[in-house]
Amino acid sequence: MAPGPTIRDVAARAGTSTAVVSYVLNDGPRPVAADTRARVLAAVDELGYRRNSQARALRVNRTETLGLVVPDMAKPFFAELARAIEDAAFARGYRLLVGNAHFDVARESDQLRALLGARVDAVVLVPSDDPAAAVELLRRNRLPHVLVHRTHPDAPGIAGDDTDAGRRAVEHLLAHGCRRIALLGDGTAEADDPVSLRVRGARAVLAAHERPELAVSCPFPNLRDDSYRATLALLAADPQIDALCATTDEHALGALRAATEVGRRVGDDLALVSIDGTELGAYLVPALTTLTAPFAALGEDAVEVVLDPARAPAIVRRRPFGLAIRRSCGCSPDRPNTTLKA
Amino acid sequence: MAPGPTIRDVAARAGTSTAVVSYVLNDGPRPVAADTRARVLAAVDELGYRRNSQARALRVNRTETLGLVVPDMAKPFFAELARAIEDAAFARGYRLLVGNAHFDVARESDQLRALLGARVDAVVLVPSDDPAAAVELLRRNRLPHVLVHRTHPDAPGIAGDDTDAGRRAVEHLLAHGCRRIALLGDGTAEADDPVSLRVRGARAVLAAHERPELAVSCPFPNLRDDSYRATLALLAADPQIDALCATTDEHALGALRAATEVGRRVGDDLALVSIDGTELGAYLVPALTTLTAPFAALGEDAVEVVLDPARAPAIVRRRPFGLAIRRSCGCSPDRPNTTLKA
DNA sequence: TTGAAAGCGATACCAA
DNA sequence: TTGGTATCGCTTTCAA
Repeated sequence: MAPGPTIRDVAARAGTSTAVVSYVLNDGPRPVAADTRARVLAAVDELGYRRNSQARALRVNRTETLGLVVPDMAKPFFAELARAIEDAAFARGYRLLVGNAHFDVARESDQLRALLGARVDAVVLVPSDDPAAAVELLRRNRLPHVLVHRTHPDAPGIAGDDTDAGRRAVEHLLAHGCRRIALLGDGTAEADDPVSLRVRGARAVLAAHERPELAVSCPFPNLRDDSYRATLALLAADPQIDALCATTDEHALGALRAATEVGRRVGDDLALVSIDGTELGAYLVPALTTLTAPFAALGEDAVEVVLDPARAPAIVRRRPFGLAIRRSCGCSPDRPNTTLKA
Repeated sequence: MAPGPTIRDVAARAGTSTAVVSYVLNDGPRPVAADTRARVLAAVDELGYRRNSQARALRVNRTETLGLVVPDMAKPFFAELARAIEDAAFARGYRLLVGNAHFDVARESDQLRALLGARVDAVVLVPSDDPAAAVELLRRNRLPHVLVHRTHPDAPGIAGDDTDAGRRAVEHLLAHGCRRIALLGDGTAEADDPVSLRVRGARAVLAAHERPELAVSCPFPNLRDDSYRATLALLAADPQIDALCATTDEHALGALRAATEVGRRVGDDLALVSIDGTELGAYLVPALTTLTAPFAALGEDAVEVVLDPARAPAIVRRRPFGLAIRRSCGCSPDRPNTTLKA
């Protein structure tokens, strides 16, 4: 790093003091005469001055930097979420320090400690698993934070309305006239992770319609493989199944592959609806009908909440999902939302 | 942010001076007696002291932070590259400030300026387009940097051996006995962007074998859509085509969709080989045969080079791609690498 | 082996 | 409206 000009150099060149330069640079806290301000600005320009953010951070005790920890930024869902968060942070002039937890809570804590060391102003955490330890760490260190996607009762959280998404996924399948719907996802009755919520929503609708349900367990993190194998087994055991509800796009990927391999034509003699809404879905064959997470809104909410701890007592917003109707459910341009072929 | 204990508090508690505490914390530059060191460490522990990295950065003029700018961190290829870079940075104790350029060079410059303001120690740039302006900006500001994936003569660069990848993709197709191979990708003869290099490699092999080639232009950034439409047109215009060489996995996605829609069975009566090697490929139907970029090595090289500007005069390493043989090329467990059905 | 103190660059109080 | 200066927390020189 070149040393670069300092505020003193600017002051000297503008024939004034560092205090005044600071006033100009920060629009306060004292007023500055128009011509003085002009000279300062000119000096800044001529010198190519850029203020030292470390020095400023030391002084004002704010870094204008946010930390983000995600389970795996290479997985489409988290990648799209991370992009939305970066967009929101950038729009507000904040920088983003990103760390990968590799779906490992120990690594997640390491990343949080690194952020603590970096003295970020706040942390956006997309938990890899149970966030209890992470929340405890953040609270103990009084570091403002918000959880995204997977939440926790002791921390402000932002998430999509997963239960509703699960509900709507099954409803869409029922509207197609599907009679035997298998659920792909590992949900427990008490847990409040996104997949469990989606499973609960889906089950509620199935129960209300007195439809048989075949829930299949697909534990993280090898979703695609697990879902692939589970679907294979499922279809072999019960040929009557005419619809699949995947609780994530990753599950859908595995299901699509399995179904195709055993000769089922997805979107034709087997309906598939997924939840997540990653960009990917639009380009699969057949294109995935999926409940789309409100990525942009989640990113904006997360950044907004975390930057204003005052208004983040324990909010958990539940933004609604969108619905991208494509081919995998049996809908088609000419035959929208009708019963599948037998 | 809680103010937290400072080095003075630690010194006071350990009954010594801040200088000694610093010596202990940094293992130097002066030696410290064993018992003094123990007292300091104990104090650090009891107080839960964490050093202020801004103050340190101000003093030593290093932030232990790297900047990373990518075209779009939600696109699988860049997401996997970013993950590899984060892994490498984390392993060396560096933090990573990540910025998205949205495939826009103006935004890319904004991001670089933000990193300049953050006074990162160095920048890893995955250029969105021609990196000339970015390189100029980085050089002018004397900020150590390395370009990844897409390189530039005036800057150190790290990339996979794209030309070789293009070559091998076509060679694999030829080994399958394919006779009419269409190339999906927008390459110009002079450009040195990855896609152009891949196209050149592919063309060289085709030329050497005196095979007709049908190169198709698919400009960024709507690769999937462009590739989809191009493939549709291509297949309609020339039914003889028995193989597709996609220059990126994104191109492959569009091609797969188009081919399937017009009734071609990829991996069966139409071979497809791609280049990139994103995780995605393994889960498509059929699974994608693809030249795999050496993500981990690229990430490590990039971080290594950028942290040691001394040994980065103008290196452009060209790491070899791997080859993931799956189904889309016509290979199969029982029928590896044989001629496709007619 | 230890410690007093200078200083990194910016902010903002207090006095002018 | 302006400017001198103490201060943020840490590193490191210099003297002891």
